[in-house]
Amino acid sequence: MFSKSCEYGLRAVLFIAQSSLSNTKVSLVEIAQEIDSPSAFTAKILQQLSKANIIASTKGPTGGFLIAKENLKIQTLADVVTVLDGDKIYNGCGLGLKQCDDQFPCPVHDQFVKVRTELKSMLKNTNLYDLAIGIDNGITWLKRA
Amino acid sequence: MFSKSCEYGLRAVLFIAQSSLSNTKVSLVEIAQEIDSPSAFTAKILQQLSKANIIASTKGPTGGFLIAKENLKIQTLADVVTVLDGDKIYNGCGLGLKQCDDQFPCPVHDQFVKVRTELKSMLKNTNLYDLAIGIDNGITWLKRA
DNA sequence: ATAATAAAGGATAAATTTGTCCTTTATATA
DNA sequence: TATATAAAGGACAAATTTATCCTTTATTAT
Repeated sequence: MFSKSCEYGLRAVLFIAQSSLSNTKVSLVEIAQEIDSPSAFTAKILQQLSKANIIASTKGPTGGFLIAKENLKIQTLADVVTVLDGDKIYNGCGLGLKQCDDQFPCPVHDQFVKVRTELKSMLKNTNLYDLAIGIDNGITWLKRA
Repeated sequence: MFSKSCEYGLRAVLFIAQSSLSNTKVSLVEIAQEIDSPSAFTAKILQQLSKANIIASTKGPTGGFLIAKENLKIQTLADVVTVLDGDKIYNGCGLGLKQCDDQFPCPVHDQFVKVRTELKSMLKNTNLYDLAIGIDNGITWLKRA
């Protein structure tokens, strides 16, 4: 469904989000450990997310990654996915046709539009705050207990 | 969403399905041309589909690919996808966690289960016959007009 | 039987994605 | 101001996916 980069990115963002609930920055090393991802590769992903202002980063001692509280409820899964995987998953044709729209639909166009619309709205309606709360409450998990 | 192999495979199967409506075999060359795919690569994919009995192939002059009429209404998109991309898209965790189930759900587990269940049922309920008819009637397209 | 045709299969190459290593830049604190 | 810390960034390597080429096998028709 998503690329590996995107999966790592989503996990990292959620971990940062959880930590941000208590205004605590987390370092790359902590993140990679906590979400079980290769750290150097994760660093690249965090750079992208930082440039896209999904997360904030600060260098030096006491530095790390954080998501501003006021953004936690605003940012959604869709924002993260768009940065890391683009919009192909929303708009691309399920069969990979370059030209596929309502006027010249591919054989599975209608079916895919329906499913993808639902995926899109799910991602757009799921904000980081709610997910972070779920982790914090021990209802959901980023890593096996 | 799907791998390139799977996209080509789906397109190829639909083209073969359309041709099979009139019991006409099609060759690799025709297929690759009609669905705009690299032919040698498409050949590999057709081999997989043939081994999985999604399509039938015959060698030699007058040979080619065909889907038995009685199978057109039985075979679904899900059958093709499963052969080429496996079941990760149905069962894999959206965040790529190895362990993610109802007992230890990832933060987006519920949301993903819902979307993927819909995707799964869509793929399972969409048979090759209906799609082939759509192409044949000029309602849908595998290639721009 | 022979030649021609078309899929099957093996080996290999290109492209992309995933992953690592090392240096540079920014910043806090002693 | 010097040192230590942590992210940013560049160069490169491994792995996977996508793609090509060439030979072999099966089958039809001459």
